[in-house]
Amino acid sequence: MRPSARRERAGFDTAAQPTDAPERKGVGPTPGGYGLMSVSDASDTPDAPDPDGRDGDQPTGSGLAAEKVRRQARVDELRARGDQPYPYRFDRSHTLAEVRAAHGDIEAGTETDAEVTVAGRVMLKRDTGKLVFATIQDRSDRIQLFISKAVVGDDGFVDVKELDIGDWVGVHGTVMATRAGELSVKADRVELLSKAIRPLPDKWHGLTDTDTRFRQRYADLIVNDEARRVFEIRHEAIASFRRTLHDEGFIEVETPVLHVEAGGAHARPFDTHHNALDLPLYLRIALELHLKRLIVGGMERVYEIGRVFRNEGISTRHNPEFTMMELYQAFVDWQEMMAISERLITQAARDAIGTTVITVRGHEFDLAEPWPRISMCGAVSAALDRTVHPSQPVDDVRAIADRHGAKYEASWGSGRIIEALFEELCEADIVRPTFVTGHPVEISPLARVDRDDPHVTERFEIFCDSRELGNGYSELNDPVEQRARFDEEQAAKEAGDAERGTVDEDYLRALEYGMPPTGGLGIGMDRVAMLLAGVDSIREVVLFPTLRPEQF
RNA sequence: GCGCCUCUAGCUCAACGGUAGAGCAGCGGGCUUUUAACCCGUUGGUUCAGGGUUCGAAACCCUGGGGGCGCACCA
Repeated sequence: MRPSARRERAGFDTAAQPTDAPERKGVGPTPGGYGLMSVSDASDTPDAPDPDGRDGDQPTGSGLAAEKVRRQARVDELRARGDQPYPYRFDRSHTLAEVRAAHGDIEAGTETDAEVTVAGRVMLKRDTGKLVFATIQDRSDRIQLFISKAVVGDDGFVDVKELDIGDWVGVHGTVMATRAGELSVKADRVELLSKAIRPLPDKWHGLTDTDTRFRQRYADLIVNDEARRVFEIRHEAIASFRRTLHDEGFIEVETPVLHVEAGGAHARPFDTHHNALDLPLYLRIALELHLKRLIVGGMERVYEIGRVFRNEGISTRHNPEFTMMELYQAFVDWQEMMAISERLITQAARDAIGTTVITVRGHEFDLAEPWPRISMCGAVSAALDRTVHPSQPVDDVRAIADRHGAKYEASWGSGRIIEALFEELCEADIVRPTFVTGHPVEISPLARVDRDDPHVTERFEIFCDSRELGNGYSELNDPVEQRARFDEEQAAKEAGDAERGTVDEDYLRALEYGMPPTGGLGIGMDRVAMLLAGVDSIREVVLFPTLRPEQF
């Protein structure tokens, strides 16, 4: 299944992009450009008469409004003569990739007896008089239609001429290759499957305006090959995670999105409310605490891939809702969590992009090689050329932070300031996937204390390209110590730190039943997709990123 | 929230402060092997909005809006 998806894509690329125009390479942020959004508000209203009558008042002319009127008139014309411009179904025999796979090697200028029934959207149309070439696109590929007046008949040919770019068509015909060698379907019947009332963006340049691309993702997906490629990679990566976890004996579960306490991470939650219960609720900011309850319940290996919500800033790395994978495994510690992190992401790369060799900021590396491990305190100490450790008095650590431009707040202890120093001094330099280990206890309320150093935890974060990809640790399973950690969180929250946690009594009760030694891991799937697709903005891997609402 | 950049036809982009243009799409015509087909003709604009400077503003200034990037935030 997966390998064939890759081949389809390869076939697609050669068919659709004989040349690689530079404009098409960058799906990434494109400077300049402005979309149709606010320019054409009036005519942009979906269907129906416009409030200000622009659509209806200008049936001649040739703006967007007139174009829609013209195409709608075609719909009416078809209905008037008894044809269905929006038929209910169409049974195809082959996807376009299947046609190419079966017949891609036929010689130029030859025709076959192979009958196929295919369907797709008209992307290009070349009318040479009594012969029309149209390029149609389905999910798998593009292929050329060879439509001769002599074959489809006079009436059928008129309908072909009336086709607009953007229309969906179903085609029956035989497979051939033109004199130029282009694999084609020689149509003997062309059926309209859905009339497009709105014209497609530029057939060559596609859509580049990021605003329009994200708001009208459907249009982006139609015309930008790169957008489709990215979401295929995302899909393959997530599917790969599920396969790996299934093969390793993990059970996929679903836990509540609506939480009474927003725990498991430090982040501001979205507030909501349940009417019947008259209950304030939060959208979850992490999956952690429910999944660990299931470990208490004896499920041993569980994972969830789900949406979490954080009411914080939006950036190239942050979307308010994003997809997290968290897994918990009984009887193992953080070392196994690092090992499975490497396995999951390396396999995802194989499945999604067919290689484990990745280039980030000009550096090429192989995900299959062991990922470097650096301790947080060690990295900061190395950067400063002096030892820094959470056991040091907070005044000393503050002085260091002051000298090196790391910002902190009065309530922070040495551990949290060291983290700020790490972010300030070290984070930007991490290119290849790296385990940053040994986070101070202060910033790790759910992680177990390091067996060799009581000031830090058995915790790691995965960094790559200066972005955090994941986070894992040996899970704290001592209910008494967990309560003490929660108490500290609560105290910090009451002291004014809105992102700190509260005491989750039910979770503590669960721990009191006994949680086995457990390793836990969370990985941001959006960022994995970014890494594998090689894009710089999370909006490129989220189909419908959060934006201010458009004014219609 | 702050700073910088940006917004021109359906799409992609031009226009020293001096008549708002091109390509594509559309429309009319021609063409039975095209490849972003081609050739001839042609329609289409509240230059994001509002204000100001100027004889004259798409351009300069101010305010507002959308978007992008960076910072802050994001353990």
